[in-house]
Amino acid sequence: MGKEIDSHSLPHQHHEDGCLEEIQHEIGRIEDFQTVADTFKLLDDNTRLRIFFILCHAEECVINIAAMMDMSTPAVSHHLKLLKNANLISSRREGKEVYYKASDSPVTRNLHHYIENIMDIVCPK
Amino acid sequence: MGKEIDSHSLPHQHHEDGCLEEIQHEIGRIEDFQTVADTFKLLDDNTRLRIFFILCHAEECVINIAAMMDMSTPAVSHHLKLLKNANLISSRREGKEVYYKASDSPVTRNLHHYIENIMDIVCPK
DNA sequence: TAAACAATTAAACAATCGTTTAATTGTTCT
DNA sequence: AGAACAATTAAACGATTGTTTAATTGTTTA
Repeated sequence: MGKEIDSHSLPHQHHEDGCLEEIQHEIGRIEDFQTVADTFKLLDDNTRLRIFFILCHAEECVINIAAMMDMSTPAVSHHLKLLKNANLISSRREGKEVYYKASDSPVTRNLHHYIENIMDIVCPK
Repeated sequence: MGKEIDSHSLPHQHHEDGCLEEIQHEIGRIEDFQTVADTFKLLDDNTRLRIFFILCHAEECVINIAAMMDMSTPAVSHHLKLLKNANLISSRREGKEVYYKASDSPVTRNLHHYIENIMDIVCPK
């Protein structure tokens, strides 16, 4: 009855492993990591990343996004759907056009911040 | 001589598009966005994301990482190679073992920060 | 209601990716 | 040198993904 959770019985015990126990506990939160991984997966594509970047700064209709990206509207629409399903962007219909923009959430704010940080962009507006 | 760069001649002109010109200019930095996308791609996988997380907090050998992840060493080794090629982690041989840890760079610091922000983790140590 | 425009959906294809298994390289100890 | 351990590499398989083409849905105007 000595060790209730022998969570750190690793093949090798070297050095002072510090807070290995806590780390191993966090590593068990697989669903939470999956949430983060899913977000990264959405922006691991050059096309979607740039679309997201555009929509962080402007609200645009599909045709204009397609023109900026030099892509077909079906391709753009496909990517918009993925981004929207993950709540990274939102949409609004006005007449014939559907306007998209980045949604306002901690995730999008953090992502936007990271992208501009790494790319050394001074966010206009 | 009026418009030197008619970079914002889009199919539709609606609303006040604000800083569309600047956005379109940034969108042209495709290689820079690719760099960001490549980093996201490295962490879009649950396995690699958790390995990276471990190595943000501890320096560990392959066998221990494999044990924590409940994976085979070849699979882990494969992911470590990808992370190392992108300079997200570094390695050091000591005897039979090779120890890996997260490298110290703005990219890794920002990523680590983002992950813990989103996961609402109280970073151990 | 018919035509024109905007956007989405669906099927199909090539390309990429993560894991497994097996073989190989590198290091230490006897 | 040989045995044992740690790590990497390579080939192969199944699964996922991004784009294209074509057809369809939704909206407005003539």
